[in-house]
Amino acid sequence: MDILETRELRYFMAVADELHFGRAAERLGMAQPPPSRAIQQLERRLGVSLLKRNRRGVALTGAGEMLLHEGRAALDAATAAARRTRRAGGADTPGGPRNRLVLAVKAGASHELLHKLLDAYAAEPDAVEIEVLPSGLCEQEGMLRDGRADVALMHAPFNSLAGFDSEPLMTEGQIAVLPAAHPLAAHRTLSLADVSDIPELPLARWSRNGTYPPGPGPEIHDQTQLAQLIALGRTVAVLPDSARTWLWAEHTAVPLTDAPPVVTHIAWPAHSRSLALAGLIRTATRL
Amino acid sequence: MDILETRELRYFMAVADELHFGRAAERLGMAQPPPSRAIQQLERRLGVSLLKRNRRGVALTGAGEMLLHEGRAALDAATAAARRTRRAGGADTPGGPRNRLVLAVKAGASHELLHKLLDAYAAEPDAVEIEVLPSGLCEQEGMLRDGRADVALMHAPFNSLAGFDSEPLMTEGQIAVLPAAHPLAAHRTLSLADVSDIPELPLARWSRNGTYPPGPGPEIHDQTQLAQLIALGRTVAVLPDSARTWLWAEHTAVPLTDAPPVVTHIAWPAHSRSLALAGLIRTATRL
DNA sequence: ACCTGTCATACCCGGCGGGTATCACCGGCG
DNA sequence: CGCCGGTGATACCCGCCGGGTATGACAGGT
Repeated sequence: MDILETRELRYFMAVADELHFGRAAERLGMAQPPPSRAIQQLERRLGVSLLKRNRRGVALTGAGEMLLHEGRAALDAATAAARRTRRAGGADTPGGPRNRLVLAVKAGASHELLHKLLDAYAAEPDAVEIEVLPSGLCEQEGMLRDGRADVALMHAPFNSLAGFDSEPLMTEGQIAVLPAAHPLAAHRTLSLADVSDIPELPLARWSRNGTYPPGPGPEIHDQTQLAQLIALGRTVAVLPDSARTWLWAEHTAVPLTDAPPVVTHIAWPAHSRSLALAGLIRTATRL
Repeated sequence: MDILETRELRYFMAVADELHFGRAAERLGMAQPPPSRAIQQLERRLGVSLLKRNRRGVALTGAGEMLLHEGRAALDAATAAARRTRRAGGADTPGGPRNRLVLAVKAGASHELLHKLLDAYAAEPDAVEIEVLPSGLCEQEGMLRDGRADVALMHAPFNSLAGFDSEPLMTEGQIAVLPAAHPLAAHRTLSLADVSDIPELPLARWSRNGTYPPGPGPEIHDQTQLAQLIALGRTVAVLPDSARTWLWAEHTAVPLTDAPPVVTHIAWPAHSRSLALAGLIRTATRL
């Protein structure tokens, strides 16, 4: 009844991503027939058609969409198991590698909070080593899911906390970051409507789960790039208050009156049972 | 980097459960050497020792404990993927099997709420068929996790909602269910302390995640058994208000003043993306 | 010292995963 | 209309690996 090998899942994910057996096989580093056969076997075993083989490429059926979502979760869980097991290895051999926790944080965000947290935790009697893993703009969720991280700082409502346990740590308002030379930079406060439709200053967009929201603004990949585009007068961004720490002289921050507050959470996989993690969470909630 | 086949996970889980290669192999329906070799290979690949082979049996290392927890989650995710894919099969072939939702409910609990929910949902224009899956006492979590169910009614704080998305539906108090002949049954209200330490009437215990809380009371497997033991004057139970619907004449229900309220939630896997599920949840929250 | 119970090792075999070559199909194009 | 390019499926072969059987190594208990 179990009958789902990770090999089959990997093949199917590749084909479902590419919608093309040849390219999928290439990505998998093998010839075209093996994935083709494996997916046929999978369809026979499940008694379900996963792909509609049209002339000219491939399309997913409803069952295929389901397997794409659920299989992604299953593969993430499997790689998480491998990574966390490897990381836990030797923790009980006295001379071996120490138990560690990997903490994912959005690069450049929550500096002060992070410092306070690490300092306070290091002072705990049973503290273990914390490895801080800077992540991309909204990548912490994937890092927790596939085991690259054990715990993360996340920012609602930008990160989805679905599927994780979490505790709120801090709430802050949001600011509009404008080129200092722009007329709006002179205002004491602004509203979201003020900054969302400036023709000469389109709102910057960044990816969430790999896709970008629609709009005319530039697509942002990292904070430095954003800072530069703002300084050049090409875009405007809406960011949490704590972003003030990395602003340039060419930037002006104006508080937004109606932007939703940003809540920084500490989040971890719901099934986690680590004592070290529990200690870190206890420290965090006491800050 | 992926490198974790479900076959290896199955073997390891069996050995970690049994702490004995021979019995594990028997449970897996094969001879003893294959799991032994597979786990050795796994240890080499991960570069980690998973089991301490002592004279007389086997013990888990720290890494082994980690793999036991994380691997259970991964296997559940894989079987969930298989089951849900199979269930979604044919949903896009017009004459084929219909899209269904499987709803897990604790057998015998929340009758009224369940009726209201099913009736209200059936009246929705885009309703799909709902299969009601009666589950054991606290089994809904596993059913959601391994794909036997798509959505569940859960009762905080008895069920853990960790790892699921959920919406509260109903809050109710708790009652003590006593043999009608017992002196305490004459009281109008009771406190938890009143019923937890009656020497001749030990508190019934039921399993949560497969283990029973300690105590002198009988271990309960289903509701009928509990009803009978109470009627016989052998035990007392603390239950949500809605349990009144199935009480016998030999039972007396007495409200508890200080028991924590029971909140019935509708819960579903956090990553679920089903339209039918969204409709059911919308209906439920509007009740 | 022997026996027992445990896990590891040695060896063999069949099946399956992967490669190469080729087929079947269809759309586009001259 | 026939040819071509590109797609996925099929046929066949081979080497590896998963599984079985038999046996070894080792530690305790009697």
